[in-house]
Amino acid sequence: MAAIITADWCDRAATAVAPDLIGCTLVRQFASGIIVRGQIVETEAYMPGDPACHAYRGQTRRNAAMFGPAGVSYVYFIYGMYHCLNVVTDAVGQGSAVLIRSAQLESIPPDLPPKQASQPKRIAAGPGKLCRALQLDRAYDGLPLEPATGLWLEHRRGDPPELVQTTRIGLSQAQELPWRWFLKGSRAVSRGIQSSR
DNA sequence: CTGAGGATCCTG
DNA sequence: AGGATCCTCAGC
Repeated sequence: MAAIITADWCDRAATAVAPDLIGCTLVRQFASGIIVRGQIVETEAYMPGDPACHAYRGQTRRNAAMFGPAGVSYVYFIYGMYHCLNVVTDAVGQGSAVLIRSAQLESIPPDLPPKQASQPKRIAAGPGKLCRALQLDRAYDGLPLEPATGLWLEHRRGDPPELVQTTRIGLSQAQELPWRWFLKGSRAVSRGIQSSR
């Protein structure tokens, strides 16, 4: 069984954590006890001073977790429909996090919406789809990433994977910053194998 | 209290 | 290309 990722490992700049998280495992234990694992294949970094970062205009109720200690979840609600999962990074007071955009699940999670049955590899291909598949909502905002909360991370084993670094997706500001990483050749990346928008 | 916008996703 | 859908925050 792989080693669990600790808070101090996340206590670095988001741009350092984001590529290191590729190939690591996101683990979700549902209330029923069922455990689903997924290999993280796509991440984005959001930094202090970054206009696209939710923390850019200071702390609010919504983004409070980003200013807290590293190794905690930040889950937000977007477009009236989707939730997105982040790992909070860096020191207390630094509003920064890594968005988990896609994971390749090792098993089919329970209670999937009927529509999502098609491609197993793509069940969590995209930040909104990932949270829907793993049943994560704002109740999971601000929780330490550890087994007791039903959501945690495990280190990868073996050699570092081959990464592609490119620009982030879906932004109206700071679109030029190359702070998105994905696993080279992965078919579980959001929007197929696209690079940017 | 009001309104504008958003780190998405699916359909046509 | 456009629509669904609603929370959040800034502004009045």
